[in-house]
Amino acid sequence: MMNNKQLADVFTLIANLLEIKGEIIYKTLAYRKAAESLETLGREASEYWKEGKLQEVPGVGKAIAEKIDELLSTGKLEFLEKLKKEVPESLATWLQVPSLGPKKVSAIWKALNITTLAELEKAAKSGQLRDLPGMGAKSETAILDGLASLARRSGRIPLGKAYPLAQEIIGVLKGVKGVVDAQPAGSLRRMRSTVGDLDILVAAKDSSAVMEAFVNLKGVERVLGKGDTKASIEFFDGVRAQVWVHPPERFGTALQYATGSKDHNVKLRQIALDKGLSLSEHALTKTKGKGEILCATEEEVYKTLGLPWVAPELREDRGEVEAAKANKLPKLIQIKDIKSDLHMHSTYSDGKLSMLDMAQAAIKRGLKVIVFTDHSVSLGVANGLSIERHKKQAAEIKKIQKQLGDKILILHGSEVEIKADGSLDYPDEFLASLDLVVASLHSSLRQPREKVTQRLLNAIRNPHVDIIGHPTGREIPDREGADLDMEVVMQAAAESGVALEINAHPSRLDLDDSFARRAKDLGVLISINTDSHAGDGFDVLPYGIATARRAWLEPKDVINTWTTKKLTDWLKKRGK
DNA sequence: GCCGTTTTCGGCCCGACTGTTTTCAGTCG
Repeated sequence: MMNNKQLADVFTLIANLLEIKGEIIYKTLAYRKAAESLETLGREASEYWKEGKLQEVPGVGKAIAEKIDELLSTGKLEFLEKLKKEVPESLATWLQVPSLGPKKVSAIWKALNITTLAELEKAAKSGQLRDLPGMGAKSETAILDGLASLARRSGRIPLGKAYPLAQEIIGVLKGVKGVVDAQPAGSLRRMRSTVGDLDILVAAKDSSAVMEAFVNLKGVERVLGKGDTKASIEFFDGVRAQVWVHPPERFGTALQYATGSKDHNVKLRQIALDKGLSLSEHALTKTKGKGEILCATEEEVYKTLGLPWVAPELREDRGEVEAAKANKLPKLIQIKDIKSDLHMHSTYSDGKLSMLDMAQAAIKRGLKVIVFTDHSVSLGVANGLSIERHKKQAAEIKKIQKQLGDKILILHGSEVEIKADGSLDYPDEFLASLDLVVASLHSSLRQPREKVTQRLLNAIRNPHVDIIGHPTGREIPDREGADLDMEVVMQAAAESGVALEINAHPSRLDLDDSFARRAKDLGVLISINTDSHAGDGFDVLPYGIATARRAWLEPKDVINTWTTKKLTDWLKKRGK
């Protein structure tokens, strides 16, 4: 049975091949939209399929629903097989080469009868491209540069790398004379778990000084473009960044526009049109007669459209525009709502700091409750604890608690392995003696769907388990999560009252926003934890909060917002 | 190919930038 990612990959491939074939652009856009919709669905398309409700998936109409049906029934798609005979599949990878779009790919392919990236590189190096119509020596160089850049780049950039880098760049740009403001934009500002590149928006009257500072940033490998309002660079590691400069009095429309998403903006432009206004990055312009409304802030843009300001994390056209219209936007969770961290490690297993140092770091960050959840015995690589060593740890926690008094409550837990056979790493009697149990998958993630799903269900149904840690086990950007039936997992969690974790580490962010939102809809409790292995491990909390906000979560959905009493009462009720 | 509180047909964002060009096409976001 194909999962959403696999279905999305099929439709992305179809879109790429149709585009090279020269099919009308809106058809390819429709396939792309369906692919994106499937990837962010939060529920398996096969569930919709079983219910006969595929067309309820946004962007899926009759034709694509039939194709999904064929893919799920047979694992194949006749339409795609025929398409591949018309347009060689390997050409789709050419589209990833910067400076190459569908038109040039098609022109090169047809003129030289080549289909692989290696052949493309050879043709460019031997000067065969410069004489093709519409191309010249510069296009040829651009393609060679693009090929080199593609080799340097390994796909999308994890937010944990992109965000600090963007903040660094913004810091430099804010220091440029005449700069009034500088902000991240695009998927970076919407805090997606990975971003394609870094978009940065600057408010300044004069752009030239900003452009100079930008293209001369430390580590810039080459300048991809530089105009009056926009410049684009690539760093040594292949990361790309763009800057746009707008006058301060137009910064609101510009930031709104550049933040996206595309689909959110389409909806907003429609609302503007209904009010007789045309919304662009420059202004709201009256469609009849003359006149511009300038917005220095985003709040003014939304207000002019009769809407409350919408948090960037929500701007994915997943119902936020409708919610804003009805004044029913969620009161999103914020960092300051978090009172506890329920998953962290110390030197007892693979942490870098002693429990006392960790506790003091937590106090510094204003946490009221922490739980040491060091690894369990079978995770040998992480120095997992035997029951004997747990006794020693319990005694030490008592000692530290006495020392720190009422500054913080320290609980004794464990991150218990869900083993390959579905059993947990400690006997039930011992689990019952712990204050809190996080159960996690670390190994045998590639088991078949039924088996790995059953392992999680076993853990969820164990009365001593309180939280499922990083439920899918994904690692960004290198490892896909386990092939899980998340719908079944989430339903079981709702029934058992077990919380599912949003692991805040930027290489995990697991649950992702789509699953977390579905979990909320199913009434599952969510726990946001840093999984800290050192004092600065707590610093990843903003990424977890951002993921929760993208999932529309409010403080009440997240157990880490609970008071100490409510949390400890909950744990007692769960037999702890 | 999808979609609809004006539409079941006719839209679907469009402007900046670059390169190859004598007024425009392709790419990108």
